[in-house]
Amino acid sequence: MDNKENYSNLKLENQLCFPLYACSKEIIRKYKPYLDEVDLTYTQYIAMMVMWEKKKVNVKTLGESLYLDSGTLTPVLKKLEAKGYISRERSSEDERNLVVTITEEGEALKEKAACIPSKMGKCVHLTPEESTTLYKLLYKVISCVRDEEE
Amino acid sequence: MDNKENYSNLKLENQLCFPLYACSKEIIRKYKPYLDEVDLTYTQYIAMMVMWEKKKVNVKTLGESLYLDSGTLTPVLKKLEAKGYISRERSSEDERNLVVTITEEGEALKEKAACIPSKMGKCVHLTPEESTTLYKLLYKVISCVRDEEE
DNA sequence: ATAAAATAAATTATGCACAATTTATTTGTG
DNA sequence: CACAAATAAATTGTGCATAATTTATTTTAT
Repeated sequence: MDNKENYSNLKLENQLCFPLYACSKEIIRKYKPYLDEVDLTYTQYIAMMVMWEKKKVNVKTLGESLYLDSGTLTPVLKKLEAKGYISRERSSEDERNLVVTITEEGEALKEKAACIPSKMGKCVHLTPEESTTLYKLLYKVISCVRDEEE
Repeated sequence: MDNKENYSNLKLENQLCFPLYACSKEIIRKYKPYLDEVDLTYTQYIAMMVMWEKKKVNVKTLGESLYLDSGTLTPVLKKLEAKGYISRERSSEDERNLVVTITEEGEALKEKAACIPSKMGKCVHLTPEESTTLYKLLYKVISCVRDEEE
């Protein structure tokens, strides 16, 4: 019954990749109204999350935290700089490194953004156990996919 | 200890959105070499999955299946048409609808793509139970996020 | 000491993704 | 019937995301 002519493994509904892709997009779309209030895109928001935590970080480290390369980060960081939330300057010890530092305005934005996670949490009706399970499975998949690289 | 000055809910590691976003991207990146072999991008691939199943579908229905709008689909479908895998023509009953139909070449591509899901499955080391759990949780989140719209 | 290799960002080119607008067609109501 | 409202794609503009290349700097191995 599950013969070669069936191709059931090529059906969208039998994929894990598709709900991952769709879920990620829908969640980000759900964030949009809240992020609009603080004038950030989703990518700018997760970059600011790292800045709120680390205060000062170079582009390479930031990219490793966010799984993004300089091709994506350079324009994002230039926009955050233009908005006054970060400063960008080359490291004096190693001129290859660009050091990103949070500004006072960037720190102030944190207070405006603090309500966003709980607002989003109310949209996603998972029990704490389900959230934990999902979280762990996602990181398991991420580590599977990345570990095989090296 | 979990006071307002802590802001732990704004840490990247405490978000569900971030592993969703990262996992989706990493999985799609992992698909790339396999999709390169059949000369499809990820978006073209999931569009073809619907075509392999439905044979004939209009853009609106395709968009509802993939959670994508015509702004994304129009250029993707034009590329698939240029590659000879689908044809695009207005419906004679209702000229507003554009009907997408799979071609013989599109059907033939299915055989070349049939090996991709199992190759990807070998990259992601989840047990069948874990896969099922992840699948259900993802669709639960998707339905949560979408249900509140209407 | 110096040339080659390695490293870090930036740049370039391609392809989505999405919101907002436009165009074309159809439907519903007075 | 006529015209406003609704519907479906296409178009336009902005912002990632990634691969490949380039530029600048530092390190390593002669």
